[in-house]
Amino acid sequence: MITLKHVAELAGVSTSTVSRVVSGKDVVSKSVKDKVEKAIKKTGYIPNVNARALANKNSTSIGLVTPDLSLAFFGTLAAGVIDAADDLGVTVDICNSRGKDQNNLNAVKTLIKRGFNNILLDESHCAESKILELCAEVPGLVLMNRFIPQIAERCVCVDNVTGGNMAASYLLDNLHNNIAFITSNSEIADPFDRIHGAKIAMAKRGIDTNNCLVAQAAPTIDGGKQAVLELLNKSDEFTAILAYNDNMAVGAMNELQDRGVRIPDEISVIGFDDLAISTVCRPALTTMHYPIREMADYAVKLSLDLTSSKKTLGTSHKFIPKLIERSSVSKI
Amino acid sequence: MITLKHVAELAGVSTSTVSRVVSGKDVVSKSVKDKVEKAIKKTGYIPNVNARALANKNSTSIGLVTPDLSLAFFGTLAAGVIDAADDLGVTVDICNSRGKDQNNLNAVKTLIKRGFNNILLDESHCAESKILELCAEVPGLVLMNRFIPQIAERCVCVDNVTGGNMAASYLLDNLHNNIAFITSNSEIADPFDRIHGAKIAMAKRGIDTNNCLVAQAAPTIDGGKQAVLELLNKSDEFTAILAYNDNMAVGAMNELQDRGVRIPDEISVIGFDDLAISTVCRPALTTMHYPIREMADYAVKLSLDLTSSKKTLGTSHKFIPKLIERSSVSKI
DNA sequence: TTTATTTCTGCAAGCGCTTGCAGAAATGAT
DNA sequence: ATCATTTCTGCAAGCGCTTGCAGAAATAAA
Repeated sequence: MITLKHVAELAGVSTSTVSRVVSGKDVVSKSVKDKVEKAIKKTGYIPNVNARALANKNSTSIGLVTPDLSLAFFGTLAAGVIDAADDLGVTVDICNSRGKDQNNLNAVKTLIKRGFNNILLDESHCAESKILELCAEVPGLVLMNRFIPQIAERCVCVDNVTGGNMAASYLLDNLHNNIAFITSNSEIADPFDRIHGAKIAMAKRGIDTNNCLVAQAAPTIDGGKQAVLELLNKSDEFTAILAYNDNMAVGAMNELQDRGVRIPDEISVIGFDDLAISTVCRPALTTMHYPIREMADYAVKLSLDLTSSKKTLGTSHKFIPKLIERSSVSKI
Repeated sequence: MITLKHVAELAGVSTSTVSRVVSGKDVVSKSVKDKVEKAIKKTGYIPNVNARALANKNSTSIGLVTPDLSLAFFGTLAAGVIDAADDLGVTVDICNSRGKDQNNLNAVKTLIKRGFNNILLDESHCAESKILELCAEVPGLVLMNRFIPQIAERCVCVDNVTGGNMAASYLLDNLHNNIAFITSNSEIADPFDRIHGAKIAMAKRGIDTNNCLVAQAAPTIDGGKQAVLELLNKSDEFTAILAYNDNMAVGAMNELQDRGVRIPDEISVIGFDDLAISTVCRPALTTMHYPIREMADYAVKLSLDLTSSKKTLGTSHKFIPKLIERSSVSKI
């Protein structure tokens, strides 16, 4: 293994000088710099990341803590994070919390102890106070897919209210005034925000939003099936379903189709996320595109920015989802 | 940050002693060990990976190099690897090669330079010689989902021939003697092996396998659509399709259904992988379960085993897929 | 009890890189 | 030519952990 020392000897300078040339953090005279660079090229020297991390008291990796990579949503998120990090020459360590609530926080603590300064956390369930604590401890902690006002500039999330609004507006524009909601029973803000946004759109068109049909269930395919059943028991008047996410939407469609309901002729369905599943199901699902890739990219940059001396990323913002028209909503 | 030194002071011993109880590599008297362990617990000490890697000249993480995490197959694989590693107290660094061929190898090289001794590589396209080179260089390199005879004991893969055989046998058992194949156009062994296995089953029952209907395309949903179209152009006699994987199977089913073909009444379809999509599509897909989780688990242990002094994992073997009956094959 | 063994613990150097500090060299001002 | 500045380079300590070596303590043998 070629070290600084080898390069230094070849160039006839001290290791400090070589270090300075390599890191570029300090001024080195042109002539010496040239000598050193020549020696580096000749030896094929590559800095040892571990030694560097040790001396710098920080890691060159960023940590990603996510509930379950085997779910398409998080897999895509992880892929985005890795790619973005890769472009910046940093690697990413991923922790899977296997869905167990407490694990996410534990994973973060472990990363902290391992010297990670940059952590991307996707955690929707735990108390805000816990997250605020972590944020205070880790300057490079970025929260994904959740918004906490006190740390707005460190949250990378989607504008759920606007997303819900856009989805409902699309339904309304296509004359589906009787919208039923299938939503997640997770105790997080997202489902409420989306419905809230939808109701704003409805109210704007003079539709009463006080007696909306709403069914809650797990945010999964099965949950979608259950929820739609609940809906069916309550009423048979709705002509459109606004689902919390693609999985629930597909579950609902499957269940309806199994019962002979034609989609979108009799009932239209709109999802949220735009995962692969939405192109696979029949009819292909019209849904709100969740800009996961862009968000992953931003999150990586944000975290790195937070721990660098010169901040470049300024204002906080929420990402706006985008409507993807496919075939699950009947059009006028 | 809590270091060995803190623990040592609290326990009233030297850092060497603490190091020894932590690593377990040397004998420490019971009484001292207890003291130290108490101190460790009290302080919540966690070894600094960078320092450790530096001193040991190796890393405590294992690296996973995989084509694209946003694909369900690899996401599941990654989740399995992370969980298995987690159980053993090691973390995993993931590199995404974004499908670009050469990237996989580059990712491996980067990991090597960073001092990784344990690398899990999923690379189906590059030349065998390149992989053999890497294997020679990195003792803890394990190859996933690909078999190379010279390094059989370092390959973790599925028995594709048997898998293909089982799938075809199931079709045959249900009186589908006219089987058409939809296969991947990737230049890897898997598609051939699966068809080969299928033909063995057919031959065993006296069916001529020389004029089998085969259509190749990308191993994706779209590829499945294209392939089934090609099949339809060539013949209308087949009553069953054996697809290379679930994605192709679903693509084929969708396309057939769009053309009014009833599945499984008119044509039966069987897939391979058992990804989430196979339960989502309609009819739910009968498929060969790919034991990704078990394989991920084994791969992690194998890699660690390869770099440890005391080998425990002996014989090499291939994992056998398992038939999952759902509703896409009509039964007798 | 003394001596030979065995077992345990601490010392100190080293893994490769970074950086505050201070001395050397170069530049400018007088 | 002399002294004050500024610029550059090297020294050496330190990041946290490991480990060969040797001395101390405990055990066994005589």
